[in-house]
Amino acid sequence: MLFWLNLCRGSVNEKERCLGISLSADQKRERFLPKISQCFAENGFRGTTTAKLAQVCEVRENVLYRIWPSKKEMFLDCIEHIYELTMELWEELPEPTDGRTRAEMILLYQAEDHGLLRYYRLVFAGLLEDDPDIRKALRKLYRQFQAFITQTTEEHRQQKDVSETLNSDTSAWALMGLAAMVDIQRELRILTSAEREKFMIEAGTEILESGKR
Amino acid sequence: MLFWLNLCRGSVNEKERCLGISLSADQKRERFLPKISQCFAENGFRGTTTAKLAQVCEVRENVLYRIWPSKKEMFLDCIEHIYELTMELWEELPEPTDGRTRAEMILLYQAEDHGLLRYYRLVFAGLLEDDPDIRKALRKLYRQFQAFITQTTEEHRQQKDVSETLNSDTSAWALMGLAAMVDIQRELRILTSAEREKFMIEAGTEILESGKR
DNA sequence: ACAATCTGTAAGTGTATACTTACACATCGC
DNA sequence: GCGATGTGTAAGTATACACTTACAGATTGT
Repeated sequence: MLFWLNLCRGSVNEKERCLGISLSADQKRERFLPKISQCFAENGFRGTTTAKLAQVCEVRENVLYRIWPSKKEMFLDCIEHIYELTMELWEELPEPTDGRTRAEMILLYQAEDHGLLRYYRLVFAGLLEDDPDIRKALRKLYRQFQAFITQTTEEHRQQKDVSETLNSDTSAWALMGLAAMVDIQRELRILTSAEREKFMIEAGTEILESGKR
Repeated sequence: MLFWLNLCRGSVNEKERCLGISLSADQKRERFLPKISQCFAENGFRGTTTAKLAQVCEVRENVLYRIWPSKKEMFLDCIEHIYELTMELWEELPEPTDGRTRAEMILLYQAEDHGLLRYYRLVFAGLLEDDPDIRKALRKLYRQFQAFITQTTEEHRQQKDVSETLNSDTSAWALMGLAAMVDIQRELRILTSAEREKFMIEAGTEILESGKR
């Protein structure tokens, strides 16, 4: 690895170049993906231009095209990325206290306002593209989330000793529906943050503990 | 009103023209809106081209532009249109039988597969456009639906004599969340039609009758 | 040493598309 | 009758954008 001098004509990557750091394709992918995901989430699929993507990644477009063959492939990778990111964040949530369960912590977290949330837009954008590959990726995403939430629901019920009327599978889908509704409410600024949180915890608890009668 | 002869060079509107029928702007609006709404629902906002819209309306693009100043205005009108259409259809549902309530009829209807359903895509498409006018129209749409469902829920509860833990306002939002989830499931073909129906009726009943303990 | 390769910049290209203009003919008000 | 208006067709225009190509300098393997 050598240091070298070049003109560094205002290149945003000059630091890297001048330090002689050269990243592998995989490393770049990993570095670009969060930025690209964010961009897709902000602007949707069609609304995101490759020029914009290059800009947020601080490279030229063709650099991105050396990593992914098309904008669609970038998008597909982003769908996987938000799954991993979401799971990481859910796992990093503080340990449940006050007799709360993990399921309740997640519910509350999803009702809050934080940066992760606009990622739902990526999903909606994907739904609007009638593309089989995108469909497939989204199907996988939903199935994964649903499986995780089903499990979390079961844990909640064991912990709270709830006799169920809705099986946890059905409940998981219902909870995901609530989450989607909260996303829409937040996006449209229909309810206040506090109202959304109240909605989520009330309706969510009802679903989680359905059958506790 | 006269009959006249012209070349009628393959014009799709020749019938009308040759019959001397000339529609007012409002009449055309009314006639075009369902077709335009359908088109937006199929292809999203960005995915719908004005050329395509003109084609499904069987006119040229500039005819549409004489009615609406822009594609966005067409879209805004479509949002209102789907509200009216949905309400009409809900009102036309058969009278509830077997001790069923109107609320349950609507729930079941929403879980089925019918032409109206892809209209949810119009909403998702709107959410992805960061446009204040579109936001406003969607906010109004959701508020109207929510008000109607709140009322229907109250009727259900009176009829069934349910003591509530979730107030009907909260329940209405939750039910809309379920409906959104069913739309996504249908779109991604995650569950079968029967499974979706089962989900909707089970989770929906749980919400409707929350508190019946 | 040097050909092949990699990484970056810069400048395209071809196409799609929202919206416009030109124009021919029919109708309407007077 | 005739100018103003309305309704249709057809052919633009200007722009945005996904993706490509050209090329310069550095690195690498042998």
